[in-house]
Amino acid sequence: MDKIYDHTKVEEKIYKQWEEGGYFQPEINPTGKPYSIILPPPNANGDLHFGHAMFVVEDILIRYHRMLGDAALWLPGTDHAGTETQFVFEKKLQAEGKSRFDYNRQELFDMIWKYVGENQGGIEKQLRRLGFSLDWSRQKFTLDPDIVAIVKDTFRKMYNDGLIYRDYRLVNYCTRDGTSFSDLEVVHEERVNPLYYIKYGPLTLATTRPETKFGDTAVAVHPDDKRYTEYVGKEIEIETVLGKAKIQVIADESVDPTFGTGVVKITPAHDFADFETGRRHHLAMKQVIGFDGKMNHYAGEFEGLYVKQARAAVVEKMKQLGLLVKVDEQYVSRIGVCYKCKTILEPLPLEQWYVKVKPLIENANKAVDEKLVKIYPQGFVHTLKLWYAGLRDWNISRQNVWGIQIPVWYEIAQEKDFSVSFIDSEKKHMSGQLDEILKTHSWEEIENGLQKVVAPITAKIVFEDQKEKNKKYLPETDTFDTWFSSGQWPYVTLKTSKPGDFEKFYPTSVMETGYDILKAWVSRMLMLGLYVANGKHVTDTKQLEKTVPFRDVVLHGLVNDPLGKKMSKSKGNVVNPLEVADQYGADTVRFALVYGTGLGNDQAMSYAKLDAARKFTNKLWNMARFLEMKKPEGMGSIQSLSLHQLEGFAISQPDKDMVEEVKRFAKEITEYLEKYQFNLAAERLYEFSWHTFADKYIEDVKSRVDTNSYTVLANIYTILLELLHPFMPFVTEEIYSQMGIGDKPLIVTSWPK
RNA sequence: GGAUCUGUAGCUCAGUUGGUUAGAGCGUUCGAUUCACAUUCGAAAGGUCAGAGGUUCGAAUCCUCUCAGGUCCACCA
Repeated sequence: MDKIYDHTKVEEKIYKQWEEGGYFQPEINPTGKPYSIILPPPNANGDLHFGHAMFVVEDILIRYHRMLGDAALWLPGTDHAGTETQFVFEKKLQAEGKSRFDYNRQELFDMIWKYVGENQGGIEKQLRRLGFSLDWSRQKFTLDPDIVAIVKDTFRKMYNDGLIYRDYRLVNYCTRDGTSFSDLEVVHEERVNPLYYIKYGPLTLATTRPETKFGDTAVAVHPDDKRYTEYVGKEIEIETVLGKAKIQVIADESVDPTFGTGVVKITPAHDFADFETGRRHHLAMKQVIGFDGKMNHYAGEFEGLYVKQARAAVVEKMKQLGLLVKVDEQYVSRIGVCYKCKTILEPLPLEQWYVKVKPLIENANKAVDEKLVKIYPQGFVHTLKLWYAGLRDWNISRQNVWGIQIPVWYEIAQEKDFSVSFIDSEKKHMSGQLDEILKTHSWEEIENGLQKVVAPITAKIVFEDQKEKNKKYLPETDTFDTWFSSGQWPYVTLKTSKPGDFEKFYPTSVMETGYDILKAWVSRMLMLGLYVANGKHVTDTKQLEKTVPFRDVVLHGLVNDPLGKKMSKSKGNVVNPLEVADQYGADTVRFALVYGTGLGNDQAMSYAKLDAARKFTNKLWNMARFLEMKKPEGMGSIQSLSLHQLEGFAISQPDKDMVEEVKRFAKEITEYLEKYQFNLAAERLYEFSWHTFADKYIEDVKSRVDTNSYTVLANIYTILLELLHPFMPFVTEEIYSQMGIGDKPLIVTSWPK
């Protein structure tokens, strides 16, 4: 054996042996009981980061269960990451002087498909590099045709069950990326937003958004506010930047009489609170800002200005007209911005698809309350339930092409109600009302170059196979929120991987992921998973227990930079786990990540910990070298004995004691793993191997080696290798093979009991 | 504003049903060794477990409050 353990000579070779041996497939233990984990699918277009490296926890569980003799399946896959990937691709287009408006849907989709394809395999290579024993023969992608078909089918079932509906509501809309976002995707930032006090006839009100005044359909005060009682229910005459107008005054509980003047302008089309108020009072919606972020015809002379420009111009005009009472220039408020491009999100009214969350949440809560699904660490149960409690219906429409198209068609009853944008035969980007467009362009031209269809909320909705020959239809051009498809991940992967997988491995045993996506992802899997697996909404507890997507949820923490700051590309403090693995070895990285951090807690990436883990790897290696050296003459290969068999060889008292101690130790490690206390397992393994086995026991046996004591010594070491294998698979396997222990690779030996 | 997590040796962190002298890695100091160990071994110093109060025979661990930091959520114009 080499004097020093050199991971560069070992890891690739060993991984290949494992894979070629078929050890990553559950079929290796054909009669074992099923144990399954679905890998949280990384972005197919992305790179491995430390968050993914934490999936080592899953590998530990899978390797442990494989050694227990279970049919252990760890299924890999990747996610198309709709918004994210399209954003990256559009940036690339931009760099080439192009934009997505230069292409029709199909062209754009194909280009992104090709682009992702070129980067494909990157993630896979990286996951292999860390020694993850994933069953690559079952790898899935969220845009695999069979998966897409199921996701679309789920939509149809839910629509027919009344769990999905279309509504005209405000969305968080990024006018730069041209798409809406779910509440969860909105980033709130504090910004200085001057508060303008504006004269509205006899009243004065305060607003941060004077440019939306063209869309005001009421003015509201608190019902108990005596100052304004005389106006409530009446129409007042006001002077505006566009001349005289009339507006009604309403009373609504939501108005805070202590803020500003206690008077609020109600702009239902451009403010979430006003939208709700508007619905309560049946106010008209007047959209004055377009999806391009510019003022429309309602803004009169301000038409065509961007929101920011319009605000300045309107304020200026109000000054001239003496309508501006005062300005609080220092007013700070929190506003929603696009999480990718940081553009201020406009609340805009749009027809969108919504999931009715209430019935789904009831089941998800039941699953958690009745422990059909257990969450570790337990504290996150509370987080999840609180989130469910406040959840509003889920907007699943995204105006991206990179995704799964919502599979509905709109019947064209009145062409004037529809608007379309498309690339015409001269490669020009066109958009407008359908009836106008049809005067200059043919139907085929529109269909072929289609980019986006906006259908009225009243449009008749059909599925592909329900279309009638003599009618005209246009498809929904929106795609699903990525979480709508990944929310069905355990179901769709097992349904499409290999025949019988679903029946055998669903519900999955463990869902392990970072706590940061508990709400975005785990919550959605619970909501959708129960529905999808039943094909309908069920409430029977017994049935729910059989159809939960996973039994246990295990949540790991984040890996921050060495200074404890969150790693991010913009901060430039990202450390690539593969570079660290190149330098230290995969085993070392794995051990360092697990050691010394409790489940669910964040950790700072620590070079000190890596150094310690590397020394430990080397220590293990040297124990093996010592054993090789001290091997009594004429002894054959080391047989792998069970703890029970070993008792027969322990004759001297110290040997007997040691065998007893190892028995307890193995049990201890097993218990830690069963309770997902990986850090404690790693710490005990380290402590015992080094300070009990090496420092004390080896030192003791040194002076009295004979065939018997050597057999005990070597077998205890073997047991250590077995217990350590899930944590440090490469070095333990290499030692096992070099020492010629046993007749099969370590990865498929039995867990010490 | 709501919720949640964290605050333990110089640094990074373990310590999961409350129980004897509170642990590890790195760092520091002293000694040994180069006989498996780009070393390793032995030993040492170093903590009023953020602070205050409470429950208990007993609290780093449970409760209350305070302080500090992080994260998530939230329609105050």
